[in-house]
Amino acid sequence: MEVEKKLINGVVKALNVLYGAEMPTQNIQLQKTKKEFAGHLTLVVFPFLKISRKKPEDTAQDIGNFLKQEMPTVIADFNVVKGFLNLVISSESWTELLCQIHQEEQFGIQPVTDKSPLVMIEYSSPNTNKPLHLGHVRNNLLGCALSNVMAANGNRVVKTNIVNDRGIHICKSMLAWLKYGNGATPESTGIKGDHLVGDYYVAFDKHYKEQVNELMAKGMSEDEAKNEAPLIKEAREMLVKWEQNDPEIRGLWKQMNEWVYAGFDETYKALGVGFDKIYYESDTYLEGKEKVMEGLDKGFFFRKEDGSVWADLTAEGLDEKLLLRSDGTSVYMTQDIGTAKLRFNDFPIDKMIYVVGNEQNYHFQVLSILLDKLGFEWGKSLVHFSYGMVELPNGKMKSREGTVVDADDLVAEMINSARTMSEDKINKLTDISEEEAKEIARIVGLGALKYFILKVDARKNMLFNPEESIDFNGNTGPFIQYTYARIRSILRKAAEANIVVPKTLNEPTEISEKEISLIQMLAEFPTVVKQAGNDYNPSCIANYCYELVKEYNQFYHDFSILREENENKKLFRLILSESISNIIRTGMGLLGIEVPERM
RNA sequence: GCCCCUGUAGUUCAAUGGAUAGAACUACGGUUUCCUAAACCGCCAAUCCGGGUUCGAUUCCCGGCGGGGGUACCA
Repeated sequence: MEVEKKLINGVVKALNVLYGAEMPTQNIQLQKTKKEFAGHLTLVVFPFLKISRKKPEDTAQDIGNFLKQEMPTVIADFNVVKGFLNLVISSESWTELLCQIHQEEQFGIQPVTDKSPLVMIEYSSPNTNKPLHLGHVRNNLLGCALSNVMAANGNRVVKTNIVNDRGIHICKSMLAWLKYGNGATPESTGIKGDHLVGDYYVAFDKHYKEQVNELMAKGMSEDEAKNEAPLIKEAREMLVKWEQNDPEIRGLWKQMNEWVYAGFDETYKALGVGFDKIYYESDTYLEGKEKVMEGLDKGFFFRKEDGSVWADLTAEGLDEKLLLRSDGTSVYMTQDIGTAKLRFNDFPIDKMIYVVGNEQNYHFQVLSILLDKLGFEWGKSLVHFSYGMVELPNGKMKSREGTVVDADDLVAEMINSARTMSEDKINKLTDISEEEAKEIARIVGLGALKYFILKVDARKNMLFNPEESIDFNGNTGPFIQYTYARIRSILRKAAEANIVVPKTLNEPTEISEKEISLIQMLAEFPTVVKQAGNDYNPSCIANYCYELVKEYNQFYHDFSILREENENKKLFRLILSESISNIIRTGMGLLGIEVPERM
């Protein structure tokens, strides 16, 4: 960081002195030198040709000479290849940089104060009629990681969840439970609450389909049969009763939702995600109606003959959008408006981020415009963090076809295979307790899952391959965790030998190109964190951690650390190792992935 | 039909408009007197097609083709 800053300032000065031109620092491209060339940092001089009025080679040569004269302690040497000025940075500069990084408590993390911008991040947002599945897992992991990243970039973050706890889908589960449940409870059956409720949702669908088929056999059209089946009619009646506050229905509703929440809490806990504030749709949908009526009064919206309320967005290049049905009930959009109102009352939100799948891109485009019209300051700038679908090796995940992957099953399976795969290795650690072995399996299994999902660019559809994710080789979570554990092992051994890793290095030492390359990578960490925040994309942090670990493994293979005889060099390598392990821990921590001290 | 996203080795993923497009998995071949071999090294292999912008394009723009999603009383 420091090195780069010095160089950029140097280049500005060079351009000024040599060509008498002012160049803003953003226009100066300093990049890592490619492996095939000598040097550490490369200046691209093409953008300066207009002001230098010389050939690329000559311009690069001029600047190189100037820099070397200007800062002889930093620039050891340089070479010119076409329009690229490759700078060789002195060993002392690198060592100094490493010590700076090593001394910083929270390298790459921006402090947060009371005055920092307040960012609210909504994620998870489940329905209460069925358990969480793989799609929710991606949502939760992204939401959690993004929250960490935004906080690391100096924002006050409020994590929020909007629970879709009312509507026809809940009534379906309730109805099926009444009809076929025989009073089953999570306690009486031993089934996790969300799964129990989900089972009745499935039961409803099964019986409903049977009824539809019967009606069709009697000569009804499919659409008609779907509308006329007794079960769906009953469910609708139930929804009306719910809206009318029927005490019996409300009681059952409350009861079943409690079961589901208890189940969700377990899943959230297992995944390691959480929220600062939870909103429930049953509290927000009426607020939404109110807000829509307010907009209608102010003339932002209009009413059609059948009584339905609409927003005309044709001026914005979109269609007309329904806000209230003709029977006065609310739709999805209405509820989101209501939730926005409550949130704004509760928090002085500067920026709102919704973590929601990309099938709802259009919805959020519309929501942004509507909120803006209704006077929410953050409406226009709301961010829809839109992510792609998760597919499986054997095809797509479709709930109708029964190919959904349940979140709880998935987590349990990952932890199981982590245990199996590491069994013989864990036996190597003779002093390990059963408890610790279990904990390691949990960390590794979850790490595998999280890393595999988070390393992919969020907006792309992805393929989740459980076997590949838990591989201990390759670009995987376990591989990074394993390398971390090995570094920690070395540091433990050093401590046992009474070697204290110093804060800084007193005497200079010679360092190799591999070591420089590692220091250089460490120095990039803050930039990576910033990028993740600017692009709302945690994946670059994952890939950064992997690159760092790979580089370290090569170094580890080629050089000894504890057996190094030169005392000063040994200390240098320990400082380097400790810094690397710290950054791996921080980086993985931003992704919500734990790293084990040993495995 | 219209709108949005997407297209990179056999496969899964990378690459602020920069040098010979990187990894990983798989296949094959090597490396253990070595701090955790759960490591390391080697080898084969790709930018969907056609234009444009420029010193330079996987990246930006236009036109095709392929994949995914949305498209108003589902959430």
